[in-house]
Amino acid sequence: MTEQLSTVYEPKELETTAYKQWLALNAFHAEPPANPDDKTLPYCIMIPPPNVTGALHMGHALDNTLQDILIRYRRMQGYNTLWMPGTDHAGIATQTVVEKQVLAQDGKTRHELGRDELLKRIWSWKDQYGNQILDQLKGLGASCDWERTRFTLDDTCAKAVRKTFVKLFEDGLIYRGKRIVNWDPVTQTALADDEVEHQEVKGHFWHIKYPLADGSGHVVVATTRPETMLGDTAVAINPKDDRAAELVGKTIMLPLMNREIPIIADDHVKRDEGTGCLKVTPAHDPNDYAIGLRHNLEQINVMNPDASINELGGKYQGMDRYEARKAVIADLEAQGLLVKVVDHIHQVGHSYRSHAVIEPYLSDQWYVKVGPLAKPGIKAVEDGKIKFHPARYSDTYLNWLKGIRDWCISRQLWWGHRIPIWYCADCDELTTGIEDPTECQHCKSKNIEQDPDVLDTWFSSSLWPFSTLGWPEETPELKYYYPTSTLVTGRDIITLWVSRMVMLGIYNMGDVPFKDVFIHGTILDGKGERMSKSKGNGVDPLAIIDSYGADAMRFSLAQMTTESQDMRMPVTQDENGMNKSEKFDIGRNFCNKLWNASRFAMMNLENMSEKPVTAADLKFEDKWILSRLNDSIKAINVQLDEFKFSDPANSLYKFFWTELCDWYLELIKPRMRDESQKHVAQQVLALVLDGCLRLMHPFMPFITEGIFQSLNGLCKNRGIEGVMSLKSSDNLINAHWPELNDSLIDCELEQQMNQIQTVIRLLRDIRTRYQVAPRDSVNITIKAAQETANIFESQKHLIANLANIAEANIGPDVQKPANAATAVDGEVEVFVEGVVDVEAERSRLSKQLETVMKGFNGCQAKLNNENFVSRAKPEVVESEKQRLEQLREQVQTIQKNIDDLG
RNA sequence: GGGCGAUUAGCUCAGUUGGCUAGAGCGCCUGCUUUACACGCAGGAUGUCACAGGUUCGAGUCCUGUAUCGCCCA
Repeated sequence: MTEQLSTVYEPKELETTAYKQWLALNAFHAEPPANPDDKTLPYCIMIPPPNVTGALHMGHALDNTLQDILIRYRRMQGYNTLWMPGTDHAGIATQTVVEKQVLAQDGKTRHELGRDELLKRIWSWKDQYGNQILDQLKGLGASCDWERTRFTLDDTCAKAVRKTFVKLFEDGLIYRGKRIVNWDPVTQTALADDEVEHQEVKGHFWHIKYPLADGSGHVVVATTRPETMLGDTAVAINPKDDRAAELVGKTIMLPLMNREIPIIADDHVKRDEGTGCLKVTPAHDPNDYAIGLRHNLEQINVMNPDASINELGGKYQGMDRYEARKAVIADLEAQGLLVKVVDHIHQVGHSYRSHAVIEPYLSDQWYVKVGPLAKPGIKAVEDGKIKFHPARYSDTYLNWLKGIRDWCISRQLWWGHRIPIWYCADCDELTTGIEDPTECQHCKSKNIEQDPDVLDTWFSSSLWPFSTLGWPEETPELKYYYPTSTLVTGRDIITLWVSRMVMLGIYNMGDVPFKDVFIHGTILDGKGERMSKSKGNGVDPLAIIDSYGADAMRFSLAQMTTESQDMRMPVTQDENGMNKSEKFDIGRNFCNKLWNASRFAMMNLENMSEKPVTAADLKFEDKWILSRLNDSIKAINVQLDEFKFSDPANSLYKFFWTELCDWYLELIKPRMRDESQKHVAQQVLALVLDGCLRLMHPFMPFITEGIFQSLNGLCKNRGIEGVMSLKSSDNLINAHWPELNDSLIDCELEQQMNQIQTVIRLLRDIRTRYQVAPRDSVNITIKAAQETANIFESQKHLIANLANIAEANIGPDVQKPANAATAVDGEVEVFVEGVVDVEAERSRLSKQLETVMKGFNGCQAKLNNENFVSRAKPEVVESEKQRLEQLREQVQTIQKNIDDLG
């Protein structure tokens, strides 16, 4: 069967087969233990639900790859492992894209289409993209418990939303208020503070004369939004301003509107900023709103929800805000009231979904009083009940929660959880409840109507860690899996989402929603810019999977995930115009290496006997590779437990490629050709390959599963009696994680192997330099201290094999043969007979001598420095002394060899 | 304005608590159809660790400042 395997790894078929098998096994499904005595520990991750606005991009591929790595690792370790999948309805974003689509296809606005019809359209959008997203996740190998897939608008989640709203309302933590909100005039809804993105915009400061009503003069105000003057109801000045005594109490005749407004004194006005006089528009600016409250000013809202001027804006009614701005300026100028225009760069809020300029706007909205919820949320992180990785992100979280303001939760949208508040037309009271009411709770009137608005998407997302488990029902799942274990997400939603899950988790469940939060970097393009659909610099994970394979993509992503860095992914286009990135070469090459090394292994394992092997049978190189395997297991366990991804990926890469393939496989080739020696090498090879497959599986689940099953077909049980064994399993996904055997780690033996490798490299170097053909063997002499010489002597066959040596003369007192090329490493001298170019040798050895002398001189200078000897740690001084002696010896050896050249 | 991060080989990045001659992958140079792999093998070259000070016996690593870039918050 092994002959049929292609020499190049082709992922497609294998991926499809493996995923089908896992589904058939129900391997992703988790249930709480049926038996109460079952003490198996849970490990649970809630997927950050991708929003159904569109397909997934590389950022999601990264996020979910990392989650799957953790999940598969814990599953193999024997945890009862649940990865809960699902999607988010993303109110504004999704409604906006569907509205755009409706307008383009039908030429209708949402109001023309109607609420029910629009919702129908959004649901069908959701079905399409929701499914596409789930398929993408499956494509990258996600081992989610699909049976439990949730959607933030489904019935289970809706119950949690309703229960939470009613509970907060009854606890007095939800209220309705008329406030200045962040208004998005395009989607025509309020936004929360953290849904507003500030961008630098080139604007102007318009300086405008405001005449005093008594005709005694004027003041000058400056504004970046002149159209808001239509709603001015005062001019404010700092009470300490020299002009205050004279001006306060007088009135202004507001230009264009001919409205008499007072001049007031307020500390908020900064004396040295602008003109020192502030026009006050309580209905269109948050600061002015506060001033208005302090001075009982009238709030005149001059705008419609689409940011056009309304009937209170006089003759400007009907104009868009920017049209009105132009008209206002033109009229002021005509009246000689425009003093000057100054260029001004300032930060302007934009909607994070529609990107429209936010208008501070006075309206009735629902709020959550966040203070009482934030306090325990802060404590949970300060006390270490929740840990951020890397730790610095707890600052982001804490800064946000410590400065938090009340959360506006109502959205003037149709796509979302409708606010469960009914207004009574007869008594004006409010009714809420778990069930939809049919009458007013207060006056029993049937004349009630539900609030037309919906809740902020993040309201339902904040319940995700427990709504998905069936809360408010006390389900077995909820009891067993909550609090969940780990949250994996990007730093952009620490405030929007993470903080709110913590607050609502503690509020509803009395406990934190997760213990560890791993924050990964952002994927950027080659120029360091964030990938986005509008820029066209995005890389589609499916395109990557298509050309590299899912395992290659996953390994590459994990390998890029270091603690501090965002990930640059230079993008190139292939012949079909598809975005690609050479970043994934490393994963593809590694998969190919794994594939071919496994082919080699399996060719050599055919018809092998199951006769047990024991410790006494093991050769030097067998012990070495088992030692290195256990080094790797040790390192990878620690690294994964600490949420490191790049480190274990590199550990695997290094062990598999540069140790197993480059050395061990080459070392055992002669044994594999010898029937009498074959058996032990086969057993060790099968064991080590199996160990690798298990360790690699979380990173590269498909290819490892495929190879594992083929390996099962050749030898059912892998292990060395009394040394190391791996529990058999039909499928890798359910196989046991390799158990560390510390006693197999042998530092001394690894050191000996290092010396052998060094000698082989020196020999190969000489062969290359003198262009000795690979098939031509050479005679060599190795001069080394007795102890080292003994090692070389006992493992002579390994050196002979890998450097193609005929005769080797080894010892502490051996003589350099005539016409021999020389290489020196430490105290070891290697001579290759019959190939020498005296001048080349001299020049090379001199160069080496120079380098070594540099080290020697540096080392000597250090030791001659009294301060170093007296102040550095004794062990550092000691090792430096040893090093000096080694360098001295090496200098002498090289010098001697140069002298020998004559 | 406040906070965080980055700056190391041609490119993309590692570099734990300060301590041997600063590493990896890709790329580059030389050789190789060596019976697993050319998505490969063997060998090789490549650094003013952004800049300027400071602490220290010793700084890529710690401190201060400067420059450039990025992100978050107001």
